[in-house]
Amino acid sequence: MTNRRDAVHDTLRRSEGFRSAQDVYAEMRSDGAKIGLTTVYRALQALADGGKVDVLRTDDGESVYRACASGDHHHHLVCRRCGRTVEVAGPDVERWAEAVGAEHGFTDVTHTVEVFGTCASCSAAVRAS
Amino acid sequence: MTNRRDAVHDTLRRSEGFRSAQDVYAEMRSDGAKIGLTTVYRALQALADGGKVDVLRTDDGESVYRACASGDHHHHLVCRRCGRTVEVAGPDVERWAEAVGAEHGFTDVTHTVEVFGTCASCSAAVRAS
DNA sequence: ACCCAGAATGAAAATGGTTGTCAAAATCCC
DNA sequence: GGGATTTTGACAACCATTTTCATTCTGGGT
Ligand SMILES: [Zn+2]
Ligand SMILES: [Zn+2]
Ligand SMILES: [Zn+2]
Ligand SMILES: [Zn+2]
Repeated sequence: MTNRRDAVHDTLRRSEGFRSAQDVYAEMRSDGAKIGLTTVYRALQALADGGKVDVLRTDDGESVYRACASGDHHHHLVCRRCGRTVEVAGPDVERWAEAVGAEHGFTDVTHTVEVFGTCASCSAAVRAS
Repeated sequence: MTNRRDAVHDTLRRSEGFRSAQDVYAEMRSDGAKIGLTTVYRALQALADGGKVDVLRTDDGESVYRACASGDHHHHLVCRRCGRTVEVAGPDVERWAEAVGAEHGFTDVTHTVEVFGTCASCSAAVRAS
């Protein structure tokens, strides 16, 4: 049997956008997988720690995960209706963040940058409703 | 007696960095204020909804609030050790976020941008330890 | 194959920030 | 003053996440 962590990773890869631990758990169970919620949490944490998946927090405090195609540093453009996600690079933003930190004497500068919006197909769906 | 909401707002204004609801509650109580935790939560929510204070989520999922000097759209450079916060503007970042959204057909584009680091005095403190 | 130590697993209980409930208290309005 | 309305806050409920801990793997070593 394939390693649990790999199974979780695979489920994530099969998804389009960011998914919560409970989401992943529910999907795996409905696919017939025999796995516990705790293990899903642990696998996602490990994957995130190892940089294999990206994490972000929704407005209501849930952690959501995504297996991004790019292994390099990047950010996300996320549809706030359907979750569809586009990976985007922003060299200017990287430089800006560094500069802002340095300008005020800060070291070990990191940043979080996420862009949200309504994707084209969701806009269309709303208009049609 | 001053309005509860104003009391909460004042307490926040007296603070340097971002503070959690429980923080604010504890501080007000130790200052002798007669107020309930629920009310502090409600006041902070109302202030945030009205754009009077800024909110962000810590890594461990706590919502933290700050009464910023600037009423205009801005971002934060936060010391991850002492919480000291600098308000920063980033016109380039604003334009970049808009452009990225538009480029992929997204509408109603918003963004979250936060910069973290270790401030000069905390760096000094660490070095001295 | 057998044994055992250490790692992985997961069901159930605990945690903890946040929100809901609802009765009491303050405030408004006539 | 008196009734309607809003605000308050003690307490209980929520719910994602973490911790516990007993059980189940796993991978040598013999
Ligand atoms: Zn969409
Ligand atoms: Zn970046
Ligand atoms: Zn500092
Ligand atoms: Zn901005």
